Amino acid sequence: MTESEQAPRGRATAEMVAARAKVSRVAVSRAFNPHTSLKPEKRELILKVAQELNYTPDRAARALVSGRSHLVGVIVPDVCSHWESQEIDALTTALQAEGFATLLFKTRTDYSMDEQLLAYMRGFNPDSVIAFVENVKPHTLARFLDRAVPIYIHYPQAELADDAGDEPLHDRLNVLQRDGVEQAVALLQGFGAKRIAYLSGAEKSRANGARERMLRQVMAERGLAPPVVAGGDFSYDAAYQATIDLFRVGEGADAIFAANDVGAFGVIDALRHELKLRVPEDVKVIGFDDIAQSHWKSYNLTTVKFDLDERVRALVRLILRRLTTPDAPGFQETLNTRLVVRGTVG
Amino acid sequence: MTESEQAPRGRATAEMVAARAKVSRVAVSRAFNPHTSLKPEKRELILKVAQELNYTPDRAARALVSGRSHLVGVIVPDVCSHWESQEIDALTTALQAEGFATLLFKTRTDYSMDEQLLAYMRGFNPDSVIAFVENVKPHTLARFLDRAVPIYIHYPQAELADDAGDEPLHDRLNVLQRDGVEQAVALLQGFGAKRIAYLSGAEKSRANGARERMLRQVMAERGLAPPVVAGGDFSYDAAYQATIDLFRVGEGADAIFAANDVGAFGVIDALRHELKLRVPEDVKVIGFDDIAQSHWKSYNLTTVKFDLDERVRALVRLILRRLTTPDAPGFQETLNTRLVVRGTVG
DNA sequence: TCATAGAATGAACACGTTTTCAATTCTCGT
DNA sequence: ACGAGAATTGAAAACGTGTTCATTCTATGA
Repeated sequence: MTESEQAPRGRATAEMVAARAKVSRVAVSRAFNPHTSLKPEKRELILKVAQELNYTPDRAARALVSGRSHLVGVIVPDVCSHWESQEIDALTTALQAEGFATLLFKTRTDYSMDEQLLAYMRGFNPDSVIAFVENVKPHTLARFLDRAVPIYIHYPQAELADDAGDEPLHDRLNVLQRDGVEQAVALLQGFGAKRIAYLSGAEKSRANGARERMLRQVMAERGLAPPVVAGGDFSYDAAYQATIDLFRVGEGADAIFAANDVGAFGVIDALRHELKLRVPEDVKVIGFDDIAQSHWKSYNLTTVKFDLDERVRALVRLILRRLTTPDAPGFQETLNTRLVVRGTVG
Repeated sequence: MTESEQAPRGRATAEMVAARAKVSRVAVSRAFNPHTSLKPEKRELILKVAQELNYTPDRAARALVSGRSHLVGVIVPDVCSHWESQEIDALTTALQAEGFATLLFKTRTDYSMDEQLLAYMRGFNPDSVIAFVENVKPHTLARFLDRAVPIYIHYPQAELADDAGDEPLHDRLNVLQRDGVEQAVALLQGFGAKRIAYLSGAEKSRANGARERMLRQVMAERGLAPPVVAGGDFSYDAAYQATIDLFRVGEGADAIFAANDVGAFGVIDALRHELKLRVPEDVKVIGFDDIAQSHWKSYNLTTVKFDLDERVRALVRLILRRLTTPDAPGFQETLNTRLVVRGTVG
């Protein structure tokens, strides 16, 4: 009966394609799923008809029965923060290539836990969740997201070469910061820096905590006095003000290690434009991330680099492996850092 | 039978909540939908039990029957481009408050049409689509997205005060650039600029075309010679190189109007660090967007501003109105621009 | 007390797909 | 030509929800 009323309104459905191609509705479903048995010429015909009718399987219906939404939730406190936006960009590209889509959610900028958001997000049924919400224990996340598998971004305390933390309970990405920080401190020490300050990121961020901890450790090993800490929150403006305070109220420094590149930009601008100090002659500056802006001539920042592509590839690997083998024990990937030398130390 | 096997694995379902609260499954559905008739104390009980079981209605199932996915597709060529990332950030926040989620897709950076992506996106059933893909006619978009309603970002040719383009066929956001450009050219002219160059954005971008067109028009009206055009693509690096070419190969300029702020940063850095020219003394620079970075001290850019919050509010209004009244004729919102004066003209 | 309207309730259906399972057809070696 | 195993096929069940509709309950007024 639906033969004549060739509905031009609304989506085409598998039933319509089946009717037009004179096959069963099930055959249409199979045509769109590889690894199912269907005579090749039949599949070809169906796909042709589908294209004519502008048909694509409805992912909501598909998700309902298969339990796979092909959505990956990404929680970010601040999309326009440079590192985050670059990671979202690369991640979206990679996920798209694998047939997934990025579902974006914003949480509080202070990096605190946001239960309400997790419950909200759960309703959308993501297959996996990458939590930039940093101070959340993975099992808390798992409790809130029952079906979706969270990926935990882990900063090992002791960064031994083979620090697997053996048998992690959850999938995680280990970020090792020692190499980059060691190279950075060595460079500063080589240029005679004595009083090194740390310009922190958001207090509750685990990344920030790990960076400060590693800096202290490396400086102690090299016989340097502990760093003075100036309180930032990963933003340009906070870094700008904190730097001014460090020199006007505090005792200053001859080198500043910032928790992220954007913060380093604030430090540099405060030094040059407000305090009339020269970078790197009077004060040396090192950042963290190596975002795209760091090579811009006005900053030309020496910084500790994550390889973004490598990081994204690792995340995608974790997601795919978990979906392929849902009951496997925790997977983990490890990411290293290294120093990129530019013009703010010298 | 499912009473005893209190499945701790997988999502809680409405059936489980109903069983535990000794009510029917329909009552659970009603408890989560306002405007349905249900005894208050019963609703309260159900919501309490639901919270205990960590239950949220499955949006895939809900979408299947109601035809509303509560997903808004956003197509971007480049997430980490500053303007885009700030818009995505604000939009996600606003949509989240209205019960929607942002579905992110990346397309080609040259702003060309991407049919494959549209078909891919359609599978996810977005309720609405905001197309940053700029050279796509709205009816083409509509054909590919049957159910989702696209929002067209429109740059009216003649920017009369009431240029509604009366009765648009599709929902659209009109962006008026005349006011900002007029103020910018007036400022440049006031400082005696004679040879104004335009550093373009991506060739296929409609925003870029509209900006160049408006600049030509305003300059002609004020008796200025047409601008020299330097070819960029909205990126820092392209702007940097194009500026060098403009002075080394071409005839230079005493003022440069960039198609976007990031491009203006490239212009400024090329002028200062490569060409050893002073900004604003030797060459004046104006940008477009007023992104957060524009007030950073190293650039301190004079620029034509969109009000981002206003823009996002307008977009959300368009989305909500269309979903409330699906068969209404095309809605439209209008957005104006104005100049923000900082330190790169003077 | 009774009639009546309105609120509250639950059974059944619908949404568009994948998956299961049994039935049918095909392929190939003897 | 025949049988066995593999490939192909379609009917029916399932996924978790919102909606319709007929029924039951409650409160109000005469």
